Amino acid sequence: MPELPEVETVRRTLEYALSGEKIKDVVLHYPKIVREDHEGFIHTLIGQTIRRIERKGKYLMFILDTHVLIVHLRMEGKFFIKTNEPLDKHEHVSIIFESGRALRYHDVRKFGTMDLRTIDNYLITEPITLLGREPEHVDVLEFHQKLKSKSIEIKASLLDQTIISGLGNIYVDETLFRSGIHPRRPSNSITFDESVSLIESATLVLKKATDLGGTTIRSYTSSLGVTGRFQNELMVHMKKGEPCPICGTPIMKMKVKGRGTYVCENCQH
DNA sequence: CCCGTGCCCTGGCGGC
DNA sequence: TGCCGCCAGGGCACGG
Repeated sequence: MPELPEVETVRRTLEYALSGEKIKDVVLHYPKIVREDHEGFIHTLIGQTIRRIERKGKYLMFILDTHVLIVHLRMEGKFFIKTNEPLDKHEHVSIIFESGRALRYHDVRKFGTMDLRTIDNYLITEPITLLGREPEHVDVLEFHQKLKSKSIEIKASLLDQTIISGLGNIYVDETLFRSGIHPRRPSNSITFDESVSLIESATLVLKKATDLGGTTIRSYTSSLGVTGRFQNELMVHMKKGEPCPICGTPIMKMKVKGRGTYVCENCQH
């Protein structure tokens, strides 16, 4: 499940590989991925050149001449660059360039989305306006104020992209463990000092993971076969029954907000 | 507004 | 081996 580090890895790879490519054609093999008028989407993209690729939270933003293609990979979305290879059954969108190469969007679960905005409004319209700051840019006072106004579990708040953006299920578990905070704690019970700790932990976890090219577990691999290495650094996520790296207590697995959640019941309160 | 629930989707897995 | 049912989950729609 691509979170900020995986999306950033994809962004860097694709920007290096695709900057300057001019779009010759677009084919929607499974049109529902595109949350726009399909004909207009295709017509607008054709003839435009990829200038650069930006990222905000877990969204990729392909900056073109007049428009911006906004992509969310959700659970299993990934990109491949191919030329004449036959279409894979899970490739749902093909963006074909004048060079003959094509960017193929591959998504087994079909949860990913594509939106189109103009260069002038992509940062001041949804979905980007719904995003809170990323951990390294969070104003801790503001963050703590938001937590104080919420009764939902702290894990749910950390997964809420309007409160803080970039974290998903893996990195939230790692963040909470490093701060010694139980995922079930009500958000409004989190102290200011704990808010500071959470932001520090989240920032550190995302930075380390980004430096290692993200996390590769289950079916997720980065585009172009790039493989992350942060899975070797995980302390609790996917570690059910294994000893806590701090105290040795077996890691427990539970459900929080409907998500598989890993916790050391001895270290996290 | 706030919060919880169900939905989207399919490969993989456990049970028989 | 085959089939059934369930699970995984980010964001969003919807209802209380």
